[in-house]
Amino acid sequence: MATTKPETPQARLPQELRDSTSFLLKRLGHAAKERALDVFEATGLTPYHYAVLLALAEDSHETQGAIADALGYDRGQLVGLLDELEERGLVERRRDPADRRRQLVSATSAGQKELTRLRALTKKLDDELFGPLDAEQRRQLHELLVLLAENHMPAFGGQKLGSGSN
Amino acid sequence: MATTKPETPQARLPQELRDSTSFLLKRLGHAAKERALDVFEATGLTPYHYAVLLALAEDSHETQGAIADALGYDRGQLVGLLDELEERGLVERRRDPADRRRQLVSATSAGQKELTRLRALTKKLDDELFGPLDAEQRRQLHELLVLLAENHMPAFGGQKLGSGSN
DNA sequence: CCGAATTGTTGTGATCGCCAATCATTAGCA
DNA sequence: TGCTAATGATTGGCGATCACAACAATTCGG
Repeated sequence: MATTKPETPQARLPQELRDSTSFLLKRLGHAAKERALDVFEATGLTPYHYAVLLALAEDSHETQGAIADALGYDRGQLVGLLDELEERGLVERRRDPADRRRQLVSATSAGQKELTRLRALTKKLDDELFGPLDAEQRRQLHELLVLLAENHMPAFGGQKLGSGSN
Repeated sequence: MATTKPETPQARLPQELRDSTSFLLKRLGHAAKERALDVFEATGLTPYHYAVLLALAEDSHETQGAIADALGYDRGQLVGLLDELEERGLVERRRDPADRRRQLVSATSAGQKELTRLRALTKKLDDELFGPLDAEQRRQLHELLVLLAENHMPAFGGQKLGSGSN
């Protein structure tokens, strides 16, 4: 039929890019992040708040510095996050009596309740994201990413690397 | 001097986060992107320029809209990228005589030469990033990411999902 | 021939991460 | 005890990134 179809061929990604694993990793990571931000928006929180609540759930009464280091956040950035969480009554800050420079942060019961809600939300997001994969494939992917994380993510488990931003 | 810190043992990522595949995907994607930007900096270009040159290498004389759609870039964003590429003599823009609204973009010979340099750079980056994986694992990872891309990246597989923008 | 749609361009605003400066507090040391 | 340095939290600003809206030029349809 159409001997000439000059337009709207496809908007197809260059083959070399779809053959690039790193490109896919970057794009998919970004897409996942965007999607998460989108979905979290309805809660008035962000995945960053979620991570903070998670950190507190596992190791309560952490100092802000410890939380920031554990999550790889900037300390200044964390202040704002905690402000917002505190405003909503999800966390509490109180001065460490032993060292009054420090603030001991802990999740309130409301914060723990909120955390379970965010967990459910995250689970839905994951199911959507990894829907195309079966259980075995998901396990494989996780395993592979862990290998990369151990070598490239300072805060993960293994040693570090050239670190990052000078 | 330093009496050493009895603490700071951790700064350890919450277990729940390291168990989260989506978290790893997001973090690693971001790290890869940052690293790529860092390394590309020495060339005066960015991975975005690289992608544009790649698109031109596979399908020359594309219109700006076609390039933007193929790469998933904003058209306004592409204008700046092409300006910079043109300044360096790596691409050329000329009006389509058949439709003078359009600009036909093509890579110059200098652009093609630069592209081979950027390819080598990218290869080094990939080797660094995926160094922890053997060939079989890399293949696996790529395969899994392709599955995800087909379902979540509009410009990838072709099937599914409206492009979104008009 | 006039209005709608398309193409490229420009400008703006929101967001994010990073880094420096500041303040309160503690620790080190003579 | 006092003085100085280091640490933790907080604030603010800077720069990069990116999406979106407004705009001009051109083409297309009736």
